[in-house]
Amino acid sequence: MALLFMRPGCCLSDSLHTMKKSTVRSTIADVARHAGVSKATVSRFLNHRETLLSPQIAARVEAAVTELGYVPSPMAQALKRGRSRLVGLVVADIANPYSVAVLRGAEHACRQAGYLVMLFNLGNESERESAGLRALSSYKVEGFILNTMGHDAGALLETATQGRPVVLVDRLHRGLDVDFISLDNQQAIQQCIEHVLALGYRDLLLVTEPLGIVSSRLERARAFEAFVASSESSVSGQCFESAIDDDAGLVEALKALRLRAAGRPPAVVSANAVITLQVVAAVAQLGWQLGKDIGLIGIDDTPWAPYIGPGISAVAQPTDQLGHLAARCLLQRIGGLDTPARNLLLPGSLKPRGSTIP
Amino acid sequence: MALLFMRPGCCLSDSLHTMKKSTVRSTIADVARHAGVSKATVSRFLNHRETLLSPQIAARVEAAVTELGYVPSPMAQALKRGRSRLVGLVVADIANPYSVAVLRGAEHACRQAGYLVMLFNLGNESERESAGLRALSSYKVEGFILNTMGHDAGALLETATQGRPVVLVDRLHRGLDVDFISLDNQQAIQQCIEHVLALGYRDLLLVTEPLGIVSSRLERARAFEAFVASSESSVSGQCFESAIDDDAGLVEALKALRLRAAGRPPAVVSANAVITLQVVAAVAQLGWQLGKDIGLIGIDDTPWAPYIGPGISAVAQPTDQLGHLAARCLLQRIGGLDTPARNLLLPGSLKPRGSTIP
DNA sequence: TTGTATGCGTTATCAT
DNA sequence: ATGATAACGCATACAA
Repeated sequence: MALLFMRPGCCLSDSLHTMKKSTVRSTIADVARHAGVSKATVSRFLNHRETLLSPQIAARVEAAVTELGYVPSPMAQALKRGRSRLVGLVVADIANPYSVAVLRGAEHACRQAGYLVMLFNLGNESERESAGLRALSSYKVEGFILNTMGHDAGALLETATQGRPVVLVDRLHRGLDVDFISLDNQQAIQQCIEHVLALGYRDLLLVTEPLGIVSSRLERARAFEAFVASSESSVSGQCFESAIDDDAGLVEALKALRLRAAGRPPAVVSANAVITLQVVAAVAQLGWQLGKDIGLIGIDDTPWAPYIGPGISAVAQPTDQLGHLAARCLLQRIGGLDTPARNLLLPGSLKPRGSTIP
Repeated sequence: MALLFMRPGCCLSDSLHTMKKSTVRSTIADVARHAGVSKATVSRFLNHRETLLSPQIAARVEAAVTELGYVPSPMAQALKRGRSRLVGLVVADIANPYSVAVLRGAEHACRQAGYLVMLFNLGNESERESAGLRALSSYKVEGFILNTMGHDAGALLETATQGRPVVLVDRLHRGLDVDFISLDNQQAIQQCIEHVLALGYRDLLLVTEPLGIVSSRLERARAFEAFVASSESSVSGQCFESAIDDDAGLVEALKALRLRAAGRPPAVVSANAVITLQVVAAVAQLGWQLGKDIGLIGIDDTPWAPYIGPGISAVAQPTDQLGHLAARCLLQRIGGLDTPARNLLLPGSLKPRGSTIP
């Protein structure tokens, strides 16, 4: 095992190249020749095993296949069939743990169904969206799972997806009438607010990334405002859009919030994990104590949430499930399902921790 | 913008299907017909623009291409050329932020070079490794970036990669003599230890995931032991392999460490971010104070590290760079570079924080 | 300089 | 039940 540490100084990679010759992919023609049958027969054996079969021939083919270690070329199959057994996944930002979690679930579900996932990461450059769609499209992916900003929803539908099934995750596109999988934002926000209200907080601030046209952000903000408006008059709530690079702005907003609370501890509702961390940083900078000087609860649970200060309360998204569901919906559509567009909203689950318990 | 919230109850997805017909992919034959030339001419225009060209014809072809919005089918090209402009990336666990960071860098570099990344996630089931390789291989990926356990390095080299270039990231495989990109584990561990020694800690414990045959874990453990052995005799160090689901074991190990330290505060060196969080949990469970009762420094910096307790000291990996480099090395090999296998070790950078400052 | 013909590895449509 | 053959979309050797 100690050998693992060792790295032979240098050694020509000839071994690889000689190996190559001995390991060339065998084609269906090789198998046919080897079994003394025609290519068509081999193809039938592979694809229509249930029908037309002669015991002896089948055995010969099977033997040839295993001996040669034959495995069909998906590219050739895709070319011929028009189907690639590929699914395209476009994410706004792979650095976002949420995207990764969805990716995880989706990839798993796809693989179980014999599909591979082609990933395209926008890296938060939403203008690359249609480029990504086109790239994936040219590889004949059979459908798309989209978790993007959706700047060009119009052009998107028209050209890029080319009529192939699409499933949206977390972010809705205006004018795209397709399956949509997401956290139930309204319920999640409601959980957050009811939790802090029950603990006596009355002065609330929703902190979110700039709303822009991102549906999930807008939904959460709207739900927050609606819920606050319908609460008893002692409850006050505001919404602050925090730019990713403007920590100072957030600090000011927090100060203003505490001023507004006039002695009572206020509470922040964070719209996602990225913002939660930003709030944590701002609170630390102010020298305040989470759960004492200010309450904090956020959407998105994370592995580190329990260990920040007294633990950060959160509403966890069922991310794996979201990905799984997205993939399954897409695969159904690929399979020909033609029902009206569905709208799957999954509930979050509350994880109460010290940051909201005075 | 408020419209984004609205979801039309239901509406047949006919628009998509009718769209499909009008948006069928045009082939090279369509372009040829449209321009009144042969397919070969179009192909030449596309691939060998610099050579053979008749001004008028070229213009006609160009017009036809743009008008039809023609874009070549990579699958067909791959079938013909034997090259797919695809790179396969196999990761042990996409849930690991390290894997994601590498993925990020690699995908970026690949895309810049006109390559797309096919991702295969092992989900920590290392026995699926060869399956992943085969899947990717059948899609004619031109090379592999591997960040895996590497259980079957033998069978791997022989069959799965089929002589295509391979670059290893973070984890070395026994018997695979290929380019290797990684953090300089020895230097990173040295940074950790020198940091805590300089702050007066003398009783050290390295906590790592079970070593198994994972080269990076083994290297870090070996470096730790070597460095401790070469230190002055007042320094004592031990290594603890913490199973992912055995929090109790870690708690005991920490207790033993503090006993060994006999009054002086001991320090834990964590081998990666996952373990760091586990240590944080154990310390919290024990009711100890980071930086006071016990020191903690770990390999891998994270966005949340500054906000756990007094902040967790860390040695940050240049993850984006690692991914970039891995991709660039691979692309060089794909381009035909035939030098001996390279060994790229990148330095980590120390982020001192409160968890080590008594 | 341009067109014709062939093949990449499959599957599907004919025959037999 | 099995075999010959065309076609998927493209690149290229060869012919013109």
